[in-house]
Amino acid sequence: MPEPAHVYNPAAIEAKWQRFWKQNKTFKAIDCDYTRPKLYVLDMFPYPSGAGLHVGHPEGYTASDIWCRYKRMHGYNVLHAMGWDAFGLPAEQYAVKTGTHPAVTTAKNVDIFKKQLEAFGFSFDWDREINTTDPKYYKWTQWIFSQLYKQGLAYESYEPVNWCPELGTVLANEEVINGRSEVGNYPVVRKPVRQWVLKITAYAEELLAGIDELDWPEGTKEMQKNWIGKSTGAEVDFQVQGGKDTIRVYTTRPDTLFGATYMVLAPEHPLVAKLTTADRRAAVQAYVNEASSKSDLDRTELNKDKTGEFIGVCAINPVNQQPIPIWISDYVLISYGTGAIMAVPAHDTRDFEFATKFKLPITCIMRPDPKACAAAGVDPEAVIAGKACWVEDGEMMNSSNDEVSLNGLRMTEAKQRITDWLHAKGIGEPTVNFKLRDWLFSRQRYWGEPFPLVHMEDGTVKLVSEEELPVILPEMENYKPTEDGEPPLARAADWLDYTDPVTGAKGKRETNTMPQWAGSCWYYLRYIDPHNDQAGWDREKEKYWMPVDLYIGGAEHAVLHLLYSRFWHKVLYDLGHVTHPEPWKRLIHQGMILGISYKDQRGVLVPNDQVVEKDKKFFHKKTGEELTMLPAKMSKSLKNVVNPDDIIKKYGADSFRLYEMFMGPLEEVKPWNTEGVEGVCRFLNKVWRMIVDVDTGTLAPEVSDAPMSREAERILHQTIKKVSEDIESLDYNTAISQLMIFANEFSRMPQRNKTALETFVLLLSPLAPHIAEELWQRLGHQDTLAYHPWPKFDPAKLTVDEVEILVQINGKPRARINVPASADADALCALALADETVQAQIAGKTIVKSIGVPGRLVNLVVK
RNA sequence: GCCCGAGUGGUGGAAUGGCAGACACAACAGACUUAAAAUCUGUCGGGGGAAACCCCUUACGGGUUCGAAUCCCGUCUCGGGUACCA
Repeated sequence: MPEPAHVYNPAAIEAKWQRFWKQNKTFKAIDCDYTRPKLYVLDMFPYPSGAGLHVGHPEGYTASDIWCRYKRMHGYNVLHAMGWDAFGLPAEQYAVKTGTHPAVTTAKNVDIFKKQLEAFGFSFDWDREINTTDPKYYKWTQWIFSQLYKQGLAYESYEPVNWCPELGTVLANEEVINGRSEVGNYPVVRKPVRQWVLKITAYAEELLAGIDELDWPEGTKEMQKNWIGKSTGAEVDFQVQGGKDTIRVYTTRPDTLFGATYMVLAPEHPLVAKLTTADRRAAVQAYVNEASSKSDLDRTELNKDKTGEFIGVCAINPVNQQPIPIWISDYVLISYGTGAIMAVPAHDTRDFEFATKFKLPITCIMRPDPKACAAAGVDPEAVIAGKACWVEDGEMMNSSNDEVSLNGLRMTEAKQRITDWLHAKGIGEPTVNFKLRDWLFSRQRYWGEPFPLVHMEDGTVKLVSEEELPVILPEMENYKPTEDGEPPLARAADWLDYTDPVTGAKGKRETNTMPQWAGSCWYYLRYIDPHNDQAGWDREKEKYWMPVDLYIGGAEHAVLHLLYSRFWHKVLYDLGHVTHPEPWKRLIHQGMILGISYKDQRGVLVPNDQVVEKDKKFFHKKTGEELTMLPAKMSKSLKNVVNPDDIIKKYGADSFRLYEMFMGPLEEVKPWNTEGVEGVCRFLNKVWRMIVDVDTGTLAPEVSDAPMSREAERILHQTIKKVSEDIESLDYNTAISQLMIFANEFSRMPQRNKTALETFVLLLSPLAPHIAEELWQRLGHQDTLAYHPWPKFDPAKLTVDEVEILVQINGKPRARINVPASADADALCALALADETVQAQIAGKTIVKSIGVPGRLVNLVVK
């Protein structure tokens, strides 16, 4: 028998409705429409890589799309757009290898990405599409840089980079493995290079203060706070013994000054070379050299085992005139504080480890609180004897000189008193410090925004005028750095030469380019007014649309992108270019989608094309070893990347969307399982057959105008309630479960109320929009349902007369009884006690306590 | 190392202080079919019992509570970030 003519056919209806939405500009966002509330929903825009879209991209985009469609049905004017974060390393590396201009590669990839995204039926306003590599876009990236520059927030500095002499290029941290290049395994050195740096630290206080206002995941807020890392403490000067030099240290614990028994400098500290004695020079120099080849991360990673060298001289502890040895060690970073610390091993874990290893003296100056000590499992006597470390509060001891005594004080008062004393003596100051470092904003690469800067012949740096923007990236044939390590743009002979249009003064253009962060720092402002060539954005439109109401993107951006962008926004706010101090009100992270992978007994991951299946077990194709399945990050090398095109082709975009949302909570990491797509596809088929007669294509004969049973009404209203609440809180997985329950129930009914089915279609529409539009039309409606009012439930239809509740005895389930739904706690207990099973259970025992929870349970505590 | 997050059936998950396993996937059995696919119906955490039913079970170890997957403390494992991947 041939298949019926009118079965669910996603390919046909998805193409039909995508065409309809496009032709009718259904999702056009109207600027400054004050008749409707606005809603700005933002996705993190993708880097259009050559590999095309993977299944991770559509997850966040589907989530935001559902939210947009749902809110349109509530009367919102929604701004939802897409664009391309298209500067970046891969296109440049490809250019170096093949000579293909990155712009060509990028255009091709954008094309592929756009076609792929369109197949999902996302309700983007495609008229607002943007591309960070478009000179019409990066003109304004350069313009924003100019504003920062004019504020004195950009400066030149020599900063260390990963320089690979063999490859003649600067490498990203991830391209360096154990001090060697990932490609070719050549040695990599840390070499200072002239860079542009943005003074994000000037905004540290504001960036920190703003976090509290945000409706963001708490963990992300926490990470940003820790990244900014504000601490209060003091800077203290130590004299070098027998010399004129002073070493300034930063400490958060000035109260422990009397316990400082040695001092540590970062290996890069400027005084190291000067102070080191002749007999220690060789060892110290070797240590400095070794440290210089490691990144900060490498250093701290190896920090379990502390290393260091004594430089041969001592400093004088200013509170007690004790000489204390000066060491250098990796665990002190030059980039934080003053690059030097006083070490108090009795009250700092790192110092304690170091002192123990190198047998340095440990002096306890604080008696721990016995209670806190016991809770932490630390022996107070061991702390006092210098055999254990105590970092919490306590009572100061051994801390006095002729002028000041901290003995008997608590940490807070002790900090205050010693800081006052240091200040009075002129050897210390209360200091606020931030972990946050200024932002290294230049790259020695071709494929990025050129800086609007010129190095003039007289040695000054000139910011090119606004009229001269954009500074266009020149065409080139060679994308490699020059032989002497200059950025690729140093090869752009004609482009380099600059003549001031007014004065005729000559200079050379800046050859560094901006990092990829630049374009993504402000793209949400460009969607507001993407075609404006007079300004980055129109003031009134900005005022109308901003701030972004909901921003969805990966947790991997929790600190860097989200912090850099907030920084730019705050500068723009201070200059009056934007009207809100924060760009994004609410933020949600979608969890990563993992692929299926396999590992052997040693735990080594095996590429999927090396795996064969036999009777639900997996074996290595070559060795025959049995493998275990596990979820792992999708990657080309593991051959476990799932291509969305294949899934859409087989099941349709609605099934794809539904599956990704049904997998689990939006924010969780979830493994992809293609079999799961079949489940939701089956559900959509069932929905189709519930409404459409697959032989004729008209409505199914069961669809009727007859009134619903009370039970059918209850299911309908429960579904409206659950789906509305769950979409509102972005719990899409449970909203879908409820829709499945509705379809299971209604499909079984010989009479299916048409109004109930229409309501169901509306509820389904944000999640699976194509099939919903099609069914809506077949149910007799002319227009799109995209702006149809969202259904409301009637609480009266949800009630039941009787509920079954649990009776527990001493917390164990013992009986189930039916009670009126309205019964209160006392009535419940009375009903429970009247039950035969319960009476048998409590016979001969005394009721100590009875707890009744209406609609839930009764718990009887008996003896 | 440091910061952040997560651990529940064979699998994805539900339940965020009140009957653990909703809704699905996979598996098994049955109906329909010449047969298969599709569809429909049923079973489906582990152990014990003929059965009524009982015991155990939310990574591990403690604690708070009448009651804990849920709250607190500790441990382990996995994932994200760590400033030039984006």
